[in-house]
Amino acid sequence: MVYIEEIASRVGQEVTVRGWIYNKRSSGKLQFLMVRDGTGTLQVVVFQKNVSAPLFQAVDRLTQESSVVVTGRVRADERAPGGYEMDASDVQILQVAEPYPITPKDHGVPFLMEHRHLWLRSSRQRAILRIRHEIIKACRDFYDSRGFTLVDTPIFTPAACEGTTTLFETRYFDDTAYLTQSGQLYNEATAAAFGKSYCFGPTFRAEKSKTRRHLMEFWMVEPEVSYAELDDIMALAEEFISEIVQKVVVGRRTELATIERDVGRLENVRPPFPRLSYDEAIRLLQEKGLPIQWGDDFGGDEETQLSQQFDRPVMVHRYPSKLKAFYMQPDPQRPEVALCVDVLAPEGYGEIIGGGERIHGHDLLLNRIQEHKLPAEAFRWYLDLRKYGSVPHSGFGMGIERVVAWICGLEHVRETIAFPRMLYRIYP
RNA sequence: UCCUCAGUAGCUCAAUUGGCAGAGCAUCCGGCUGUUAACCGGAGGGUUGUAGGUUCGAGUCCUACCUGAGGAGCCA
Repeated sequence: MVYIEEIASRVGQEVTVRGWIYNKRSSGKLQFLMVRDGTGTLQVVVFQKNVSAPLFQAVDRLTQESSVVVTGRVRADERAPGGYEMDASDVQILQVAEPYPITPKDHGVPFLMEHRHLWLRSSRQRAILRIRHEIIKACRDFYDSRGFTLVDTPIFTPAACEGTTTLFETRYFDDTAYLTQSGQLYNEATAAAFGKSYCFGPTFRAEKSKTRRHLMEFWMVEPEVSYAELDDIMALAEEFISEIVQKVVVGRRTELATIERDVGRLENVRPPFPRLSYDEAIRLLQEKGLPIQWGDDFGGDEETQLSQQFDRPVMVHRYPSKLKAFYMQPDPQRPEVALCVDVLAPEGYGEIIGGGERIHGHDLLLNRIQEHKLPAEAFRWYLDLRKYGSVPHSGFGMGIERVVAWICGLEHVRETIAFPRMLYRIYP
């Protein structure tokens, strides 16, 4: 029993491969089965003279995605896709598949999304999800090797973390609970316990956003570092993104080739990243002729314009406080701006990281909670963190799906996760 | 919530000025001893998203609704 990925080392041997029929071609007394097993694709040649007549008939009736166990001798052959093929001596048929909806021809997005559970079998979707896996592994390795402790935060939460955003509401026995939109507040508690911590899990936003960058359920990795200030966290973000990209470029070259990603553009992604203050960004956009004023937030056009000025991610820091969450530390030099940073991915992929320094003074934080009309009782524990050995601390969150979309060069984040939850689509 | 666009065979799409509902792929049957999204011949497959309206006649024009896609706002 072997996997197709190791077939090159089995030339001359008789082996058995288990998989599914990806495609089939025949020429009279000769049939070519393209067998896929998840690790690769292998051309299996069935000669009429090498198998029994009933078996040859049965093989002739195999449909796309039928499950088979094939046994035969492995041979190198230039005519075979991939350079190797198997001369079948036996084909065991587990199931003849019903007519498969996804044919080797073109399909539209709505149809493919309706069959997402089957679409995952295509080589393109498998390549993307393998890259996603590599990215997630790189995130874990990055923090694990730097002394961070993974401390996951709850999915059921008692109240809004940031008030402004729409939350998914759910019953929690006799109470109301909300699905988390960020682990950050809890991370601040764990960072005070561990010094450096991170969480990695799903987050939920009930916003009626219907664009190529939005999912209702997405995964976020969020590091939090005690005693870190804005510059520290910007350096961390820069190193973090660079390492992820380089690990994919080195470790997933085959998959990047499958999806025809321009790897050259990824190889540029190394420190230092350009740093731009919000003030400088506004000036740059105004020079480009965009009608934006100091105090406005960036929309899609602005983010695209900014990111297209650079060949690597750009870090925009010190936004006006009123554009940012209540917990952002004001800049002591200019209290109207916050010590925060957004990282915009190149090629128009938009914001992939948002973060900054958190307010560590108790009274200022209490004022902000009141100004934002947040339920103070729900934040009692959060204020406690400012009573018992409060220190400056910073962190950020990175949206995995947007990073996957950027690294893979995809049109839409829906292909970056196996089963995307989108506005008006929760099937399959 | 708002704006734009699109719904015709299982899928991808045609159908001229409003005048017979079509093709390729998939499926089924037949042919081919090296196929490369194989090819060749044949067959089955339709409430043209739904409901109204205009007209001698509507896939085509009008109205409403449904579904989907792209975008805005908001966000990672």
